[in-house]
Amino acid sequence: MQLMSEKSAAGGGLRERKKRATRAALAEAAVRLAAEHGAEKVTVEAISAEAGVSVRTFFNYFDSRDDAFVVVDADAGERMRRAVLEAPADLSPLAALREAMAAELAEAEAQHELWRLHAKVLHASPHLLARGVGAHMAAEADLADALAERLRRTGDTGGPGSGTGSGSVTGAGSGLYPRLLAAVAGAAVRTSMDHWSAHQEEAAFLDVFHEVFTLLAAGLPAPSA
Amino acid sequence: MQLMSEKSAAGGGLRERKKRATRAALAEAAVRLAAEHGAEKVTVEAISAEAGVSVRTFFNYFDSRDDAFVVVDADAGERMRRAVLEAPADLSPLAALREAMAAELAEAEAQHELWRLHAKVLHASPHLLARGVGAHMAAEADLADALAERLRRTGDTGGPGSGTGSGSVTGAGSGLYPRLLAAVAGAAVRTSMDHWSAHQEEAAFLDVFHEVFTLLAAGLPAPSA
DNA sequence: ACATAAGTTGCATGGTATGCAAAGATGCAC
DNA sequence: GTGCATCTTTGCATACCATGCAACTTATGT
Repeated sequence: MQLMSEKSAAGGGLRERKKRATRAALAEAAVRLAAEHGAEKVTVEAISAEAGVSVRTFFNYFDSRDDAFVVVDADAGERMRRAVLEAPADLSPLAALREAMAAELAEAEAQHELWRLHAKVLHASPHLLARGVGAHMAAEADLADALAERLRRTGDTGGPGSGTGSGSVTGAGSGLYPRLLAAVAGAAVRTSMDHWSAHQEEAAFLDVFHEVFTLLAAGLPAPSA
Repeated sequence: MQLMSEKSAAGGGLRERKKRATRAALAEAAVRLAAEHGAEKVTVEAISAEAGVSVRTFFNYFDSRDDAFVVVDADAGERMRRAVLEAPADLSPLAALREAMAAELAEAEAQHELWRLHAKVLHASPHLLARGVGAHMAAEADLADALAERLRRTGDTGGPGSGTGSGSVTGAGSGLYPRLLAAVAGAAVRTSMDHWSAHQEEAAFLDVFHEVFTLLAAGLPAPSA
């Protein structure tokens, strides 16, 4: 029971494998069809046919048609959560988050082609892009919990107002700091991807990513002052 | 139905006023019905009936049913844009953004009751919350443009690598910095609202808001290290 | 008052989404 | 491998969402 929890790879039962395959097939069919004909022109019927299942089954896997375009990897959140918890203790919270996200992005690069198609589809229709952003929020909430846990382990809980030098209204234990961290890091990743996909030939993604987190750690200073 | 709001610069023509009134009536009906019966249980027919128009007219104002719950104030973005451009030159970009958003939030507090109902509705169903977040992205893009304009006026465009101390891959003029700023500030506002609505009795919203931006300006330091 | 532009409405149509019950796979014990 | 319990798939019925179109009603300018 302890060894079978390989991340997303072949799980134990045949049922689970089939379910994962079906879900993946539906998501992939959705993205490919959308990339070719435009997301608005792709019906649930077409997606289902391409994946070889019935329309009804599609809705057993996704709550709405748009979800098929948006949901990429369901357990990416769990991996990042672990990465944050297992990160070296001498990393700052922001740095731990950065490393976790960088690892996840590298993972996404594994399915190079699908990732690009996916980005193309989302970018093509703002409606879906918005939905995608929203989808990240659940993951951010999980990450915030993981960060809170990490803070509880690494340092003390401190008194309210202990560290920042300015009066802390809520105290670190109340959850504001981890949530802010997760939300801001998410925004940073989205900005990086956005900027990179717009200037793809000028800079490597990792360079943009690094610069963004450097700006964050410096407190977003005015560039020329 | 004949509520004529005087805030949004009551436009000259009768037509425009009627349109605004109808849109406001639809949005308000949607939020009130959703607050009472749950968003999922509110049909377009019910909203339209409450606002005194036909179902078909509803779809002349909103592209989808969910939009009626999400869209708050269409020209809030324009106001923030102006606020950023007209902010005192000695404010840091982050501070200018903070002031613009604070002013907008104060504006939202004007319709106290509706604002709370709105927050309640969005918070009750994650689906809408995600959509709401996505809706903010368009505004963020506009804000990023305004910030870029402000930076162009205030300072020089600088050479790449001029200000931050670390190599700037893209240069300030390429748009990464303003976009990051807008995205992060948006995330900060959302986090503030979230935290405040969860701990409403512990701290005033403005205190949370202030603390969040202080943390940002300090580079999100680890609270106890 | 008249012509024009703009907004509203009903109807028809097709896609989206859910509940339900029957049929088909799978897992497990024997 | 037989049989039973569980989960999954599927078709059908139903309701709601969303858009195009044409007819009708209401402002606006002269």
